[in-house]
Amino acid sequence: MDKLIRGLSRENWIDFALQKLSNEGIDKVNIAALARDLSVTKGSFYWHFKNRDDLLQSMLARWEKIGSDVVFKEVDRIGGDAKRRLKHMSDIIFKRYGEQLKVELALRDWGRKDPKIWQKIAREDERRMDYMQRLFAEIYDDPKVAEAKAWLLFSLYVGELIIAAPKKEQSREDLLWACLESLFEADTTNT
Amino acid sequence: MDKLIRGLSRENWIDFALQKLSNEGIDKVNIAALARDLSVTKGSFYWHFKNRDDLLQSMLARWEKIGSDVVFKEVDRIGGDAKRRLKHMSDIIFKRYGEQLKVELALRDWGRKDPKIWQKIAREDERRMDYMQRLFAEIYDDPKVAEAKAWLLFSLYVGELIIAAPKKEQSREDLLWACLESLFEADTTNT
DNA sequence: TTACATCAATACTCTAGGGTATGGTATCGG
DNA sequence: CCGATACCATACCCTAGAGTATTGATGTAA
Repeated sequence: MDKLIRGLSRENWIDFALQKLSNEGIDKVNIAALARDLSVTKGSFYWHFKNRDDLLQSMLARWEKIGSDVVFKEVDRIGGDAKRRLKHMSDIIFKRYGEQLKVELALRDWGRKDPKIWQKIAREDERRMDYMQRLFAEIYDDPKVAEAKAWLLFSLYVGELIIAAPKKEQSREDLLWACLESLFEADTTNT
Repeated sequence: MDKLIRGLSRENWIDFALQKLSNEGIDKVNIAALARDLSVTKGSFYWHFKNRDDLLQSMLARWEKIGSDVVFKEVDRIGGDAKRRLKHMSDIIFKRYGEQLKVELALRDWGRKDPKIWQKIAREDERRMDYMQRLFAEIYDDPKVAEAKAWLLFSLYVGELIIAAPKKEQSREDLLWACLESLFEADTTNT
């Protein structure tokens, strides 16, 4: 009744492909290379997947399934007030800079050419925005301000990967810290 | 003594390639497609360029040459205090969302696999950061705070392209506005 | 042990796209 | 008018990588 363990499973392929995506980028996620690194041939791949797009879709689905809940759970577990939790969350995000975040970029790059994909990513992003906005709402009464703060924080996460400029006045960690502080020290007025 | 005008020039190719990059993405920047759309054959391309990488390098050089000065000049031309100029700058940046910004992403995607390229982009980003930081320095005495603000603003520009989440509380323009306001209403203390 | 299902190897095809080699034609200085 | 140069067409080659077809081995169920 149990799933067989001999050979590779579809899930094995997806996991490995995601891992490769985060390490070497999307162009290294090709059937031949994956098969070689898994010590099998393409014949195996096409047993488990219809085609390459099938794999990519599955990777996206896996990404959706895992989602950001692990981060949220971890943040909630530690607890504390909103400010503390947001800082803790940022800490988690930036710690895993380079592994998970490359997947994010690749997915978005993919989504930019495919509205269907973009839509799925949007749903996930919305969950993230909701979570952050909810936390900021504990600090700022105006939901519009809370949304703006959440958006800024989200942008900050993204900027780390995109902006190439070196930091001058302070180190990367210090700069992040200063940016975070900057998000907390505004008042609640708007316009 | 003048340059000939018959046929295409190297610059024509670069311009067209950049234009295509912003419209259809990097994978549409291939020799065959470019030649077809320019109503010539690959023979023409390989007259002007050594290879595809030569073209890409030239596009990057062109990007560097044009730089952000046009934006800075325009912002300085309007003038006003730092806050007003930063807002005006943001207005310019977001207005051209979708045309120029796709080039930015493609370049950075390229740079992520090539440190040499990343370095060039970093220099340009540094100029941008300097400009913004200088403006923020007119508002915040602490240079670390000014740097953080500049970084946040830069991230905000980037986030627009990367984040897929739909805006809920307010429209895109309103959200941007709120984010900007949020950057101006903090105090000057840090830590 | 028969029969089916699972997983993978082998050996192909096909296409897109980069790149080369060479020859042709228009234009310009002398 | 004549060579030289600039520009481009034509006709190729080559490789990477997606995809298919067939066969084989091994496990599981009856």
